[in-house]
Amino acid sequence: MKWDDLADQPCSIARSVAVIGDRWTLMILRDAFLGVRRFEAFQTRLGISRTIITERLKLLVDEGVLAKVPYQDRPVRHEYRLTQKGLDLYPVVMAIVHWGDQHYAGQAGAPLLHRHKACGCDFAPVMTCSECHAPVGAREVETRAGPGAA
Amino acid sequence: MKWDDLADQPCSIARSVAVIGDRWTLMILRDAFLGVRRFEAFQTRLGISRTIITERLKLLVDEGVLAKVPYQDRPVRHEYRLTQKGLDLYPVVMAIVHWGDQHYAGQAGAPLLHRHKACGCDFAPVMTCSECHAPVGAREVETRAGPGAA
DNA sequence: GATGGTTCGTCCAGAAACTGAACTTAGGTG
DNA sequence: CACCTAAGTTCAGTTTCTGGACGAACCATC
Repeated sequence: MKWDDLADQPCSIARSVAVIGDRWTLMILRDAFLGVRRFEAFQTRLGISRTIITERLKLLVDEGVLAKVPYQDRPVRHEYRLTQKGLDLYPVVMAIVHWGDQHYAGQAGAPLLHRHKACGCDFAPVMTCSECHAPVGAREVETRAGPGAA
Repeated sequence: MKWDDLADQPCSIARSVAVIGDRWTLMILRDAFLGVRRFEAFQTRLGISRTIITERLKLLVDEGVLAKVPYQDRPVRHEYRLTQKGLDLYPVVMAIVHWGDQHYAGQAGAPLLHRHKACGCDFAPVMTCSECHAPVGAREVETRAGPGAA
């Protein structure tokens, strides 16, 4: 299997991973959620090749995760903003952050804190069931083929 | 920045991405959550180079995400099982699945359904606040530096 | 005891991806 | 005019990934 074949698999993970499943794309998304919007800012913060920034931003724009919008004319300059589809990735990003906090935070603690504006508390993301609203763990779920299976 | 430098960043995303942020690693984890345990099974299901399977499984074992346990002697054969640290990745995997279901499922619907044993319903994962238990969206969160910041 | 099968790898040459550094474009500043 | 910014593009050299062959250790069958 090649990278490009992933998008054609009858699997939501494969199709998502085809878009976001690469080191730099995930780092770009992290920065996007932290408010970074400009090419130069992504490049400076990540310290990676401009080629890769160009390529990954283009992929994310093509997939509708980011939108490229001009913020000035003469010369025209663009910034990259998360679309709704991009914002929908927030649970993915937070789940990754939380796993890192759990298993890779030093004794100093988490590098970032997240405050839920509605209740005012620093929080951790908890995955719950959309039907009964209880927290869900890996062993409490049965997986089976759905209507979109091969 | 090089790939190996990611693990040293004061950022839980970077540290997690250093372990799981690569296409094939995420696909291996998907299969692991679906019950796949053996080298040959991973290789056959993914159809990728055996070299990569070897390398990724080794990384995941070194990181404590998978455990390599013998299931027979003469000849000794191992299988790869999710550890607790690996099971802790379930919210990450489910968040990715859900995003794929939302944005890449065809008209046929989701390729896989997930039933919550406790309530018996097929469900979607919902990210909620650990403190007030309400669902949380990207715009309802303020992020700031924590104790483990650089 | 020779042949073939299973499982879990290793090795290698060629292809693809990534890197750093220089260059381009289109304008703005002093 | 010389220098600066933002957003890329181009390119040679390096690293990583790929498919396919090969190896090791055992089992089954004839």
